[in-house]
Amino acid sequence: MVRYILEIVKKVLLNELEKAIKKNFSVLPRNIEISYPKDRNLGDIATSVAFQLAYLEIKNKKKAREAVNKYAAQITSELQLSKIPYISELRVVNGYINGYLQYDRFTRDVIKNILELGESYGAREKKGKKVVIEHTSANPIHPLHVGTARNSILGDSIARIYRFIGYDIERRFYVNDVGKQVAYLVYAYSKIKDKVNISGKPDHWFGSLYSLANAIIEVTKGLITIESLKRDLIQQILKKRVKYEASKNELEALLIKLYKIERYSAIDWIKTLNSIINAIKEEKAIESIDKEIKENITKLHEALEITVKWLRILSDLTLRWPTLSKLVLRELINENDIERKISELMRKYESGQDRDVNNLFHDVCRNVLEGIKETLSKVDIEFDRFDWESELVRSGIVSRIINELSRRGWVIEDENGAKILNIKEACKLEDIRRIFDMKEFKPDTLPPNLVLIRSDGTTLYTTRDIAYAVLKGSDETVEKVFNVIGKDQELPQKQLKAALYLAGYKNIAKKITHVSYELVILPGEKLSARRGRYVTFDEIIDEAIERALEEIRKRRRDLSQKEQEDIAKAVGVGAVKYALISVAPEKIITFDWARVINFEQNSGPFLQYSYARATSILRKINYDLPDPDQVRYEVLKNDVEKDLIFNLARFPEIILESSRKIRPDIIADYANKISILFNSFYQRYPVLKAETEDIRKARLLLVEAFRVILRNAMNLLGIKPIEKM
RNA sequence: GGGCCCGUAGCUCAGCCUGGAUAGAGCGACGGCCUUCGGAGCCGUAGGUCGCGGGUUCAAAUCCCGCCGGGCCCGCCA
Repeated sequence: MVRYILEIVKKVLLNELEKAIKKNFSVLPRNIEISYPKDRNLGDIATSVAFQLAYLEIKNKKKAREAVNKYAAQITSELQLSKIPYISELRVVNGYINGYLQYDRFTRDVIKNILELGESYGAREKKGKKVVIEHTSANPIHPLHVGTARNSILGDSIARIYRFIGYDIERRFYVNDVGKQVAYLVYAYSKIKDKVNISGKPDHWFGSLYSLANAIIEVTKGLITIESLKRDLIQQILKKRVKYEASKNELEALLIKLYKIERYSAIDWIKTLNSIINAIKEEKAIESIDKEIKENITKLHEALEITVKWLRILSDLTLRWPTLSKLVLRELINENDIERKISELMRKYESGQDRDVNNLFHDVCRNVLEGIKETLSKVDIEFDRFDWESELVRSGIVSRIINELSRRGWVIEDENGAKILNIKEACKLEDIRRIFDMKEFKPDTLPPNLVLIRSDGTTLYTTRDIAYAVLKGSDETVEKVFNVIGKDQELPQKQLKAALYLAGYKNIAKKITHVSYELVILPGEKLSARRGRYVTFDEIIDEAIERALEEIRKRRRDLSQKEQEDIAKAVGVGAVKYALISVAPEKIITFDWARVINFEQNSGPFLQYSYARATSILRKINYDLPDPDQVRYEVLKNDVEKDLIFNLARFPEIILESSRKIRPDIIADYANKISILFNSFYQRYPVLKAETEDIRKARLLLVEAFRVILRNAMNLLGIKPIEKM
């Protein structure tokens, strides 16, 4: 077991405190707190145990308060300083017991420890256990955007952290090639593929096609609904012979107009539909109108509004991609029965029987996936495997689990033949309630049931994900499975866990953690690939690199073009990664360019800059460092130096905290903090031209120790340490 | 209607899990620092009823309850 110095200090101090208290007092406070005072003058390490003890021992509060100092002193006098390593003095202040580090020895051992262990400083021993991290898993129908980017960066960093603390890791990308959304795209592509070439980056091209297809299909669906509602309404109006002749006629006239809509012009659609909406609004205001008619008018009104919304989106998209949209509109707009055809397509692909359909789906998804991989490689994010959903379905695991659930009586069938997991009933079990954070069975607040199989026999995303969970977690060496998925999918993730329990995979369910993060939103509206409303990850990376390049050109004319570009790449990517990872996952990020291309303090480039500065000192001496055994560490006695050393010593516990909480932002925050300290040190104290040779040697080693720690921290964040910038 | 999350300085956020000393950063504002190793930097000033109200406690930004404001989810989409 690797032990780090600060951890030893804390552990021994805790033991000694307990011993001292047991010896003198009848009670032992639980959870004795060891903290680090904010003010260095108050000491390096502290405990408030005397407060706890006094109030436990003395009933009278006032007397207890008065006794705190006495208790603290009593405990302190009982502690044997010689037994606590690195602590040179204990003082009682305001009831606290404050310990002062013996900085010469502490510094020596910390620095030697860091230099010796190097890149494994802060790491833990191999556990021989595996952690599976599923992240990104973006639908293979559009490019990665700023939202999925947060997922990728977070997931990748978590993988790095868990590898660092001794786990074998397996990073998995779930390729969602089954499902309605993919079918939409494939359907659209099948209609136009002979008439067009894929141009540009394939994920971008297909992403555009997907948004267009989706909008057209939504509009078509809306129009069909409107048609039928309209027919009903006209009949009703005629049958009831409403007395408001004028308005009736006006309404009819408007409704009839629908038949005459110029089908290729979105603008006309919007105009006409808007005028109908307005007319209907007026109709609604007429009180004496028949109730049934009123209801139908309301329905029509809603359908119209939704359709108009999609039309607006479609018209926006048309402006963005005029050529492609012309083609797609022509091919798709006259199709009827689209829903049925898409359903058919899905069914065929799930079964895997139809070769042409298989090829079509594969063709589309592989293309998009290539684009996604290219984006990810720009930011150094890799996967160990890509799991195709279609293969999962065809492997039979999905149906096996459903059979298992049925056999155990958890599946009910509705009137249309859909198969539904009876979660409400299952909530009578305590295990299931625990998943949904329910203390007791309350019939009115039960979580919703989960449809496992559609009435047409196809599966749903969550159903397939249940099977995937079994695949990820069944290996005995797998200790944890992290699903890095947005907060908006909290419910399906819980349902999935419940399904695993109910199907008899309790042990797998226990391994699964939903690593939840909040979404990235654009100022104004939520990102949506379906609506074509997104900023692509590629755009962001390219822009950030561009900006970094401008900065470098201003500052480093001495470097070659190639060097400048390499640095710009690292800096731009570092800026983007830091921006998306430095915020706690449960916080919504509002996308804004200033955040992403921040090169000042509290940014990726600031870490890189600090690293480069430290490196440039050592470069000047050809990295020829003094022998750590021949250095007098006690000369590092300035506050900033001590602060830096102390914080470097904290690195291992920071890593543990970050991994326990699954929060890389803690490491980002830490890296920023030690960089601030280093820059402060750098500004104030010369290293190469230090006052004496002893100081010079000691500072050189401090700089190197800082580099090791910062490099380790940056590697965990996936931000490249660079030696020049 | 039910469930989850967020609310801390003008803005963006740490700190809350595990209660403890004058609540911390960055950006922005204002004022300084280039004859010393890289100014993407450093030093300083101003700026806070920790959303509101109760409760628990010697002690509450932190724990509990209620409310207010914002977001998300409750689909035979993913």
